Amino acid sequence: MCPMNVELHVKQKVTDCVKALYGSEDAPLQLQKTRKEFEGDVTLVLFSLATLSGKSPEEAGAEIGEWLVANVPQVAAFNVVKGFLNIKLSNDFWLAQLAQIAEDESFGRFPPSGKTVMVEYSSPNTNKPLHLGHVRNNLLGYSLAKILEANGHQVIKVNLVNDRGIHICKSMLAWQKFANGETPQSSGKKGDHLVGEYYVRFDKEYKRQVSALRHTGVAEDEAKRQAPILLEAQNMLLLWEQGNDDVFDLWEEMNGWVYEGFDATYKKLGVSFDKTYYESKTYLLGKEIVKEGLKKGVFFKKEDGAVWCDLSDNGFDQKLLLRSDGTSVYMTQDLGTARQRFSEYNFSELIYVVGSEQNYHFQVLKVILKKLGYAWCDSINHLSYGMVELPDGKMKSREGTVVDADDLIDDMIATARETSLELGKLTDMPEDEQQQLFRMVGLGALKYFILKVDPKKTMLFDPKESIDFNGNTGPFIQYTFARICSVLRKAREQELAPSVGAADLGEREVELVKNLADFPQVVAQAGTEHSPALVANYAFELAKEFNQYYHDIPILKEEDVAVKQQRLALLEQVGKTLKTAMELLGIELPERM
RNA sequence: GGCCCUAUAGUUCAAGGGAUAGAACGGAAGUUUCCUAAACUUUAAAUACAGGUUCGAGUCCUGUUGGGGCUACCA
Repeated sequence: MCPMNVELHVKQKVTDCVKALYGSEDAPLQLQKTRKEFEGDVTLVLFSLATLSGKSPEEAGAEIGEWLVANVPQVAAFNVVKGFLNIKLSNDFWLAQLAQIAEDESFGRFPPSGKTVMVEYSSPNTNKPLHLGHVRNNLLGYSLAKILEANGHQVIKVNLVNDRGIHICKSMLAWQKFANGETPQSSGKKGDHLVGEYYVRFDKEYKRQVSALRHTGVAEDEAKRQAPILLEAQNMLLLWEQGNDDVFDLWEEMNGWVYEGFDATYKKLGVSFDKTYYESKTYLLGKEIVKEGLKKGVFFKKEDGAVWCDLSDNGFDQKLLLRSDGTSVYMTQDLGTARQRFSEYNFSELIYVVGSEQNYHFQVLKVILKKLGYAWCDSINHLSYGMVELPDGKMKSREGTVVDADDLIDDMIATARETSLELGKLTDMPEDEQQQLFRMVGLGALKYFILKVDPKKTMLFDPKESIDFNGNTGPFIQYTFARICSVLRKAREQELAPSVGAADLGEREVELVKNLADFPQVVAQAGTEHSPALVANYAFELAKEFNQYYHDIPILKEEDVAVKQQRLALLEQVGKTLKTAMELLGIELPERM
């Protein structure tokens, strides 16, 4: 029997039982983990079975329980409370589970599924540095890829760089006007930060001009459209699409600065990609698709020359695909990028990790692709995650009210250093190892903080309250792991090897094995639901359970050698499982801290 | 205005239609001659409001109210 699904195993037995007792082949069975306050491991909910058997839930429960004890060797006992049959499995059963987990080198990872999935994440704009919102995106995307791999899928991680468009022109224009030739070299600033400053600078100037126009009596809407600097930016985009050399050179230079900055941030975060797409290289294909769509009559041209798609049959409005000046928009290039990917790779699912504010965009993207007749549009999925809010609302790059990714990472590492040094356990650790540890712990705290939240939900980040290192946190799990390593190190020094099977499992040990046995299901569920949070919460539960065990039960001081070795084996398996779980979140675990 | 998402302790998060709604932080009170106290133990504290479906609702449906997002020739 496979160690991975206790509930399924019991369910099979109950099915046999219901068949034997009531002659029903496919009664709907509801099984769940037994709540802590009751005696038992797996619980059968009896209400529907009561209807089926024509007996009261209590009677049916007793009957089934007796049958199971008599016919299934792994069932040790049962009790019925109200409408619930609590089934207790034998210690031998749990011991066998532990043995199988220990044997399984890749516990929690599934064999190859034959399925290939592409995950797009990060998708930055090259006009500003990464902020906390991007951090959530990057961590989710990277973790999702890891989780899908653990589910046996082949995963292609891709990035799509929004390297062209009006917003890029804005920072370019502001740089031309206000920078006096400032470069990362001349100023010592990180490239993406430098460019971001000019994006903010553009907005400042734009607002100034709009307000000046309004003072001359121009209406607000009109002023927003007519501000000279905006017109200049629009013209610059046009020149870019026409291949103007000066604009192109500036664009390449400034984007180069940004890429260098991004690479540094990605490296610090520990995320990576198998392939990077650039919108500057796919938008022409998008324009091509728009042309084809026009020919097919899927799209139409308005009097001013702009191209639209009418989606009123699908419950949406009209969608712009090409501006009246012929330049392309976000949707245009996304059409091109999607088609290119499906023509380049053979995958069965494409997951876009993109914020929920773009739900509409992705619905429309799929509908348009469908209208164009691309059958693969159905394999597009949007992992829509909630925004990260600050106490006073949304972050806005334009207004500079953002939590910068680099600053945040540096702060976390600094806090980790401070905390560690205060505790003073590292006096004999070499300096470079200490640096690694501070980085691990700081990033562990940040990553866990973000990934433990259900991706769909908006989350709040208060910069004034630094991210915790105690309680339900990454460092808590890291600390648990370090303790396990410490005990195992000492065991090795005493030449004690972990070993399963020579002793009975105590009650506390069974609890831990139960937790361990849940892990594969958690990985599977995290894969289908695209939710790293499930893995994070699982790891916390396991670590918490372990810490309680560790506090109460002596391990190295146990006198019975067989028991001691078995406890060591259990420790080892908890450590192994924590390590795998954290790997799926992109969090490293230190062997001491 | 229309469409979508959301509402759980003081705060940040959990809870596959099932039992007495779990944690963490913060608050209060404890534990270190003992394998790492970044730990452990005890304690107070919550399902926005009103209906409905169900044997059973934080969970599903309707309405109300609050919060957020989208509805751009921004991405």
